[in-house]
Amino acid sequence: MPKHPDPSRRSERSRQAILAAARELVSEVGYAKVSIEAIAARAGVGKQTIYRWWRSRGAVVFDAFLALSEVDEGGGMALPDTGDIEADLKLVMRATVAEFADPAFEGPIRALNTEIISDPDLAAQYRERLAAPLDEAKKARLRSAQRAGQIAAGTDLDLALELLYAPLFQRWLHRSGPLTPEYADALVDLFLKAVRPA
Amino acid sequence: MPKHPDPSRRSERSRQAILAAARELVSEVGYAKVSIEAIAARAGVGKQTIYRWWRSRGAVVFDAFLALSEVDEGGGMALPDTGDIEADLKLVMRATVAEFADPAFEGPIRALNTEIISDPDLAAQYRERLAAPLDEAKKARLRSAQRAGQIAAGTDLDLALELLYAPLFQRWLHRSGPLTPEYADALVDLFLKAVRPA
Amino acid sequence: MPKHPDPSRRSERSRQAILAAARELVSEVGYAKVSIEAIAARAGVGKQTIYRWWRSRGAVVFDAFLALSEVDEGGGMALPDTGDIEADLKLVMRATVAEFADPAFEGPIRALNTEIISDPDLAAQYRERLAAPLDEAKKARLRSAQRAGQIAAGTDLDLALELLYAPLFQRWLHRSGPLTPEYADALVDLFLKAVRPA
Amino acid sequence: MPKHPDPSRRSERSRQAILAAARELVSEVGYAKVSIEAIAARAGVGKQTIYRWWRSRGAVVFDAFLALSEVDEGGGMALPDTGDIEADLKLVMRATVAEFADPAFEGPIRALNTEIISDPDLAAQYRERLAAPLDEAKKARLRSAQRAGQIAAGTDLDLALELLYAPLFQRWLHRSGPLTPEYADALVDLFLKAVRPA
DNA sequence: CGATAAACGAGACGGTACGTCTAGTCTTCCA
DNA sequence: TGGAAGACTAGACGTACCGTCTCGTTTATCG
Repeated sequence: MPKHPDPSRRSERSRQAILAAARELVSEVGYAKVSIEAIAARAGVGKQTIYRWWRSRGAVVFDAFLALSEVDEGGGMALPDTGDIEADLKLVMRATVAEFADPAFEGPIRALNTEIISDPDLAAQYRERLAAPLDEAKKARLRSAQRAGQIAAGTDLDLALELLYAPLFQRWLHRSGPLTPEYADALVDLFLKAVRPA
Repeated sequence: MPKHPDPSRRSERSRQAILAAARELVSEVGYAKVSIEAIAARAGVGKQTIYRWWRSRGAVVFDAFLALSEVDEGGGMALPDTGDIEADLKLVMRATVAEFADPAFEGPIRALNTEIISDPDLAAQYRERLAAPLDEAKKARLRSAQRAGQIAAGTDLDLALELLYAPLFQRWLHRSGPLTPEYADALVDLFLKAVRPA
Repeated sequence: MPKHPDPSRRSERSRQAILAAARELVSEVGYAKVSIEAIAARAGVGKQTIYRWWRSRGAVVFDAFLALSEVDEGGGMALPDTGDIEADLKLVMRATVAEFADPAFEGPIRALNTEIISDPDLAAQYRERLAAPLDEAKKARLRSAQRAGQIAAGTDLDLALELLYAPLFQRWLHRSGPLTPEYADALVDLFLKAVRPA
Repeated sequence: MPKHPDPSRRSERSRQAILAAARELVSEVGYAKVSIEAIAARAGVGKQTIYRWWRSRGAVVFDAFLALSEVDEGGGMALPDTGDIEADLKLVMRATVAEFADPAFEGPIRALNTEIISDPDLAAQYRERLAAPLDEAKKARLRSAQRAGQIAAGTDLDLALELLYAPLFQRWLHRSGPLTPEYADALVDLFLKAVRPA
C-alpha cells in the first residue's frame, strides 16, 4: 500500500526552494543534465522530500516552469483587438516567432515538450495549466473577429487555432525551416483565407 | 586527436545485431529504459563497438528505426491521384490519423520525436532520410492539383504542407484532442479553402 | 543542554510496546536488520519516544532481551549441589553446551555480544544485570565445594570461573571447534585439576 | 546466477588503495562510522569495484587488517623457549595483556570481533589466516614442554590453549575485570596446575 | 602465406545518479 | 502539555549505466 503524505503538513519553504533550484539548474547546465540529487543539494533539501511530492525529475522541472509561467500571466490576459484581425494576428504571430527564436526560451520549451511527449500526465497538466488559458485568450480574439464578420460563423475555433499555430510550432520543433516575420505573415494570410466567410 | 575508425572494416554482422537488439529492446521495455549496456549485451557485442560507430544512445535507436522505415518504403512512393484532390487528401489524412492511433507506432514515434527535439543533428537526419522523401511525395500530389487548377498557382507548397499536417501532428503530440476521421475531413476542408485559387 | 525527561511521567504502555516490538523484530528479521524506525512503527509509537528514553538502537534491543532474561530467572537461582562437584559441574556444562547450540538462543546471544563489545555502557549493564547474578550462583557452588575440600581454599573464584566458562564461550563465539558433551566433560576435568587442593 | 568476476583482471593498485583507505578510516573515525562510500572516495575508486570483490563492509575492513597482520608476522613465528615453561608463558601472557591494553589495538580488534561474531564466513577466514598460525606457534611451545615432561603427555593441546587464552580474552572482551601482569601470572599458574603431569 | 594492424567480444575501471532506507531533529495536532 | 504521527535534512545503501580503458581473439588486408 503506497503511503500518501499529508499535504497539509507540507513545507512551503522547501517547495519553493526546490522549484527555484530546479529553475536555476536548468538554465545553468541545461535540462538534460539536471539531476534530482543536484536539485536537492542546491535547495538544501533531503532527496526524500522531492520524491515525496513529485513522481519524477520531469515532474519537478515541469512544475518549476509552470509555476513561473502562471505567475507571469496571472489571471487576465488578452490579445490585442484593434478591430483589424489581420493586423492583430500578424502582430501576435511575429511576436510568437520572435519568442521561439529567443535562446532563453529555446531550452526550457524544448525540455518541456520532451517531457510532455511521453508522459500523458504531464501533457494533461500542461494543457490545463498553460495551454488552456492561452488558447482561451486566442479564441476570444477569434470570436471577436467572428462577430465582426471577418471569420466565418460556423468555424471550429479549436481546429482554427491549430491551423494557425501548429505549423509554426512544428517548424520550430523539427527545425524544418526558418522562422521569420515573413513566415508569420504568410501563415496568417493562409489562415485567414481558410476561415474567412464564404 | 579523435580516432576515426575505418568504415570499410566495419562488421556488418555486428551492425545488424545492434540495430535489431535496439529495436527489440525498445518494444520490450520502452525507449526510455533502453541502455547501451543492454543493447550490447543483447547483441552479443562489446560496448566499444557501439561507441565506435554511434554518438549516443539516441543515435543508435534512431538509426534502428530509420533503417526499418527506409526498408519499408523503398524508393518509389506516391500518394493516390484520382484527379479529385479533396477525395485523395481525405483518404490520405484518414490513413494518417489511423496510423497515429496504432499503438505499435505510438511508442517509437514518440521516442523518435523526443530525441529529435533536443538533438539538432538527429533532427537533420530525420528530415533528410525520413521526412524529405515523404514530403516530396506529398508535394508532388499538390503540384498535380495545382496543374489541375484545384490549388492556387502561387501557393508555397512547404507552408501548405505544414498547414495540412502540422495540426494533426500537434494534436497527436500533445494529446490535445481526438483524432478521428471526421477531424481529418474537417482539416482537409479548411486546408483546401486556404489554398484554393482566388 | 540535553533535556532530561521526567521518568515519573513515562508511559509504561509505550515502554512495554517498544520492548515487545524490539523482541519480535529481532526474531523475525535478525538483529542487524532491526531499525528504530521499524520498532517505532511496530510499537505504534513516535520515534521521538524511543530517542527520549534510550541512547541507541543497541540499548533498546539490549533492554528488550535483558528484561526478558530478568523475568525468566526471577530472584532465586542456584546450581545443583549433590555434594559431587565433578558430577554437578559436568551436568551444568553439558546443559550450557546444549543451550549455546540451540538455534533460538544463538541469534540473540550473538547480537547481545556484538553490542557489548564496542559499547562499554552496555557491557556494564550486562555484567550487572545478567552476568553478575549468574556468576554469583556459580561461585556459591564453588564455595560449597571449597568447604567440602574439593577445591583449594585459596582459589580466586573469579579467575576460576573464567577458567571454567571462557574456553566454552570463546569456542562458541569464534566457532573454533565442536561443542559436545565430551568437550564439556574434558573442560571440567581440566578445570578440577587446576583448582583441586594441593 | 551470481556473476563471478575474473580475478586475473583485478587491479592490484585499486585493491591496495581500498585496503589502505579502510585502515586509515577505521583509525580516524572508528570502525562503526566507516562507510563503503567513504572508503571508495578515499581510495579514489568506484563503489562497484568494492562491491565486485567484497561481500560487505565488514569483509573489506576485515581484509584490510588481516592483510596488515599477515605482513607483520610473515612466515616464521615462534614463542620463546628457554626450557622454563612457566617463565616463558608468563612472559608471553604479560605481553598479551599489554597488547590488549594498547589503545591502538583496542579499536580494530574489537571491530574485528564484532564482525566475526555474526559472520561465520569471516570467522572461518579469521581462524585460518590469523588464529591458526598463532595457535600453531603456541602449540609448538606446549609440545616442547610436553617433551620436557612439564606438561602431561596426553593433554589435548587445543583445549589447553583455550584454557590459557580464553579467560584473558573474555575478560578483555566483556571488560569484566582488570588486565594486569599479576592476572597473567595467576592465569599461567592455574593453567600449569591443570596440565602438569600426574 | 605469414605478419600485422584493425575491429572485435568481454568486462574491469572511476564515476554519477538512481530510488530507498534509516538516523536523528523538528513541528503539528490531539487527548 | 506529553506523546503519536510524521515531515524534515542528511547521507549511506546497493544497483544500473555511463564512457574509457585494457585485455586477448578474430579477420583481412598487405608485404
